[in-house]
Amino acid sequence: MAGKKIWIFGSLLGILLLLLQAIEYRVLVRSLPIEVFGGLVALIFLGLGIWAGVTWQQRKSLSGKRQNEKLGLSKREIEVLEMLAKGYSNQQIADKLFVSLNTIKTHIAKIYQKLNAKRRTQAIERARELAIIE
Amino acid sequence: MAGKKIWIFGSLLGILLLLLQAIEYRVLVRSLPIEVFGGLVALIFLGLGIWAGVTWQQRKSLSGKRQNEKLGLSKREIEVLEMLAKGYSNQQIADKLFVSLNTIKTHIAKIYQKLNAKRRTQAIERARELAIIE
DNA sequence: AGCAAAATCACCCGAAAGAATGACGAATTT
DNA sequence: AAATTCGTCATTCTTTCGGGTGATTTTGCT
Repeated sequence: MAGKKIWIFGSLLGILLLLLQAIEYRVLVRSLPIEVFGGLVALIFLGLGIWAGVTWQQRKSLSGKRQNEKLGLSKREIEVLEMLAKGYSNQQIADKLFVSLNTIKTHIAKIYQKLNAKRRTQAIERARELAIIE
Repeated sequence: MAGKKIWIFGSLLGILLLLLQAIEYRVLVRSLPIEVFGGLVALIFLGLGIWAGVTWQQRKSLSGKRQNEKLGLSKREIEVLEMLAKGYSNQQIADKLFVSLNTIKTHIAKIYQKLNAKRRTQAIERARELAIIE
């Protein structure tokens, strides 16, 4: 998980250094107007920055999907969790899974413990953050 | 809503032009090493780019918010809806918005009507589908 | 100024959700 | 074989939600 972040920022720094060197080279050779060169560099970094920003945003949701096991959520619990997020009531979930209402309540109670939530909406929110659902 | 986009891109273009001018100025005056200046410009644009990228990504979800009026959700209702999705209880929402619990209940009841939901989790799900939130 | 929509609050009541336990059999792991 | 995890179900009690209704005050628009 953390390795990727390091990799990305490492590449960024590397590219930056390379470009700095190129700038130096540019100064030595002097065949393009410096304004044009500066503008190009600026545009390149603008694009690079946009790419980095987009990537970083998307990374948010992808990271953490493997932590399901660490949180200790069982398959059944995740199943219930998903139905929770779909807006089903406890009774509806119980009916769809062919178990009793009390069983669903127990599952949900455990989900709350593991997700550290007090309400179903909070559990859904946490599960989303952790990319367990959606 | 649309005004913001224009504003943002306008500022971006303005800053870009300013920096290009600064580069030109830099060439005329020459008191800093050009590599340092280039690096600074690169960093500024990198940051700018990241910011733009992040903003743009977030803008994705904001689009489609114009259908709110069609559903007839008021600003306040959307506000409450968002806090609902964050997992807050009615009482917590009331406290954060400095209004009474009953007021929040009324808002939520209207949200249910408009979103055609029977539970808060269902309202959240619907709102997500309609891209009203998130 | 005047109307319509939005925002505010209240009260009642029933339904749903949640907390806290305990229990038990099946499957897995140690 | 013993321990652990998972899935199942129950009971009791408390809290939160949600429906229904009505009312007052802001606010926005014409």
